[in-house]
Amino acid sequence: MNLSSRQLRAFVALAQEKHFTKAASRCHQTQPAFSALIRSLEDAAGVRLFDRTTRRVELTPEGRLFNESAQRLLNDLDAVLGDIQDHVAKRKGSVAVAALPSLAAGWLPGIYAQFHERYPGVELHLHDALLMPCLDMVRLGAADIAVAAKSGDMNGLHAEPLCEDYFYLVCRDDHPLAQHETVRLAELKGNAIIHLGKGSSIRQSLASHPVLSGLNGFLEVDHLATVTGLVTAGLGISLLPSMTLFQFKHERIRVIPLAPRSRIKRSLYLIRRSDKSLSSAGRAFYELLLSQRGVLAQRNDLNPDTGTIKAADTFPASS
Amino acid sequence: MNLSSRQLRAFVALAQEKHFTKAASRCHQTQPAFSALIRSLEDAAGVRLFDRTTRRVELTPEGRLFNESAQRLLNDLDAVLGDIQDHVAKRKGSVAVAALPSLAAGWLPGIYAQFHERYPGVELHLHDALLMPCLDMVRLGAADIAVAAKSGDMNGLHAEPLCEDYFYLVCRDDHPLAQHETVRLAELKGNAIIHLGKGSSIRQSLASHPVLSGLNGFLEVDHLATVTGLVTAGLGISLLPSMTLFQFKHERIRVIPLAPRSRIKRSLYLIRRSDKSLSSAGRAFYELLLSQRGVLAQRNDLNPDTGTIKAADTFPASS
DNA sequence: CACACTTACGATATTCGTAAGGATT
DNA sequence: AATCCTTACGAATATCGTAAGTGTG
Repeated sequence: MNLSSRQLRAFVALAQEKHFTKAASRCHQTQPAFSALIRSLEDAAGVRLFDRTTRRVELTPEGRLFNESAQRLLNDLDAVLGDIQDHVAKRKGSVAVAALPSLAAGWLPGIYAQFHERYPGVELHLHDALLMPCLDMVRLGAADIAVAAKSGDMNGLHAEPLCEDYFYLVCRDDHPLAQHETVRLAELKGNAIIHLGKGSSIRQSLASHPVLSGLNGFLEVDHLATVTGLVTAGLGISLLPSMTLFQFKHERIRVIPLAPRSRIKRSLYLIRRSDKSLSSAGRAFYELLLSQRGVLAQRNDLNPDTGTIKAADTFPASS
Repeated sequence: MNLSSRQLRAFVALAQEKHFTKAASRCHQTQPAFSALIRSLEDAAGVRLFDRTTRRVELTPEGRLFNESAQRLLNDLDAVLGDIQDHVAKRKGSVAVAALPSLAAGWLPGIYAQFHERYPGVELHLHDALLMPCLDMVRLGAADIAVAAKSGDMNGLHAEPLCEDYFYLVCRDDHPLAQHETVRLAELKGNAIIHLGKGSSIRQSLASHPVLSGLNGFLEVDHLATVTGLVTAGLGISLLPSMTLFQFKHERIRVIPLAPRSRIKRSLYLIRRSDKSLSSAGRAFYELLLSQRGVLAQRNDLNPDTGTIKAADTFPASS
């Protein structure tokens, strides 16, 4: 047995109007078609739902019974469908993003603001986590999207290249290298390097460079803010990707590009599950991030003409 | 926008099976037809509800959203339709009958028992009321059916003849007429007649007979049981229709048919509103009553061969 | 290569709108 | 005579099942 929402709507219209012609036009149908629709409903129900003489249309007892529920059924259906439409139109929904701490603090907030202005009804959940937790959250469904680097095991994940994040030397203004326009890795020998923890994707990007493994690395911290403090205090230098440099806006800190031959970079990706599609809101966020790809590429490219780069130049907090 | 229950059922089946071919066969369809059905649902919703590779079928985020409600919507629909089917099949429902007190007490209870045995799920409401209230209850919708006589104003009512109810003389065994086989109205002259109230249909049937208006009628009571008492006490005689005679099973009371030329009767009808149809249960009750028409006609016909009728012979209480 | 969903396509069933019919006031 | 629901009927639409196509493990 089948029953369509149009039949329900026709029933409700007729129960209210008590007039085939009026109810038919309310349903944008001709009266005979409408009449047939009501009859098909009655056939499906197995009872006459309306008593009709040419002068009066009235509900039968069974019709009254049906009438008590029909409106509610229709409202329920409309509510469910409306809810889905809201999600499709991104008036509702939620997106959970997992991002590396460096991105979660500096670059993403601006994107979030943009997204929230465009889709104020969509809830945003931002998790800042190290690389592996980021990927695991996506795998487990705790996050829809990750903005992170790749790890060895990318099983079940789809990684869309987002940008290349080039590393810079960060040192205090009284450091011997502070006045250089560019710096070669070899010149760093003998300096105390301040490292992030081994779970950090920044650290992992550096680890792959054999040249650096020989450097003194007795300082290892978890947060970029600490690196800022340590560098300002003159305790060492650090190598950090451009997207973290917003943290180093300090008058005594200098940010210096690496020489072309010495360039280090980390690749950042938009990561999602390969077997599950994103929600409408998730897809919108994903595409908003992707649309930033060009902007990011331009910002992060090393420009040989730039000379010494001040932190403020790279990523103004007011995006 | 339209949406059919079959689409809902297909969605639920696929969400559970996660397999087009299996879900299709569960819906008694071929797989391509089922596939098209799902697609039509997705088109209606405006979103893809399932992620399908050739190897896996999974709900999309919007599909999961829909899934939370689809089963409920379907259950609601089935409940409503099932309820109507129950009413059509007379497993549920209610019938309100208004009947003249004489019928409500004597004849109807047996009919009620029959109906209740046949349709135990249907509630029965019996109102005993005088003629006019009976008709008004039907007019107002407080009763579906009335078993009563006609009144002057039968507007908006349909009256189906049910039976003719012939009057009998009721007197005590020591009354001069007690030994007669039949009685002529003229023979009643000079006797004290015990009347029912003016609202009674019995009284109204008698009132139309000019012969009786000359009789002494100083005793007027409301209930038949009182008539029984008065007659037994030797305070008078009464004229009552056969369907009330079950009340006069007393060793000292005699029930005597009226002579053919003196016959008085009241006509009883099944009465319903002419502009509203009966519910399934109501119709069933109506037809059960109609089916009694033959039986009643036989019972109530005056049989000239019967001679003096004892009350016990006419309507045994144990029906 | 076997399984599983989609596409293609002709046949069937439904639904629609126009026009005529019938009933009621 | 006017109103209003039903019936009749040809046209448009939708749905179905069979068969071929495509993609994945």
